[in-house]
Amino acid sequence: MTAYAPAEASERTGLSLDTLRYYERLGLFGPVQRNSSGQRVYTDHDVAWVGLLVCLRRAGLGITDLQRFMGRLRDRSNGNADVVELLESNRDRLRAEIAKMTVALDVLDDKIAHYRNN
Amino acid sequence: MTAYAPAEASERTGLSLDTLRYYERLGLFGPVQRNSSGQRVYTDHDVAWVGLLVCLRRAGLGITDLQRFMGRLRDRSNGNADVVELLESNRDRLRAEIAKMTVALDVLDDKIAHYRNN
DNA sequence: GCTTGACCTGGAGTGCGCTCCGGGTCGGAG
DNA sequence: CTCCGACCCGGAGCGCACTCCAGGTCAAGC
Repeated sequence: MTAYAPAEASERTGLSLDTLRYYERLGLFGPVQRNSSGQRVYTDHDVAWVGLLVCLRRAGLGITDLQRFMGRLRDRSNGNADVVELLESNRDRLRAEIAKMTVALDVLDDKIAHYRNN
Repeated sequence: MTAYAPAEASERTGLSLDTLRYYERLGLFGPVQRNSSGQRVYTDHDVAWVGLLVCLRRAGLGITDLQRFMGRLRDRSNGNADVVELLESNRDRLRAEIAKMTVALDVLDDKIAHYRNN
């Protein structure tokens, strides 16, 4: 359980200090522990979790989607089925998104070839 | 040179009527031809061009980047070198983005496996 | 000739996701 | 003791990319 100062957590997650606090305020993770003088101390669990959040954002989820996701994790009356389902549907969305971007990449390649020799 | 009514252009590009007009206003394409009563008539050239714009947006360019891109296309004092360079750098950016999303996909897969059997 | 529906305009409004701000606390260096 | 830099807070502000709106025109169908 390594501990990270805010600045290091920011560096490791790629999010700004403000954004980390913002996510925490919204309940997307944490609450983060504090040291004696009230400053946050992020654990590597926190950092890893934020990493997942970043992935989900990249998959196209909005902030409120993430909140819903956290809600499902907290209310496990159905076991993990709901969580798994939600993750899977977003994996599919991410796959679709990657596919679209790959098409865009091909288009760019075409355009580059076009402008290069005309 | 097939012609498309606004609704069809919208459907083909995946952009709303408002967004099509918005892009045109900003000079990202067009100006689009009009019929006798002032309504827009999109050509397939327009539609294809908007398709490229969508690809560039997907590659992470903002609207002002697209305007810059159009500027370079109009001012060809350097031949196409500038345009090609710009397209290439954005292709690289798109590649990097796809790579990140692929990592996110792997993370999601891991998480799914994790929640499925615990 | 009336209605309907698609489209027109310029400008205002919206939602999202941060990002910044002012004022404050704390611990360590000089 | 003073300064500095990192961090704290709640709340305001911002930039982007649309999106909506009011009020209007037009063509076609009944």
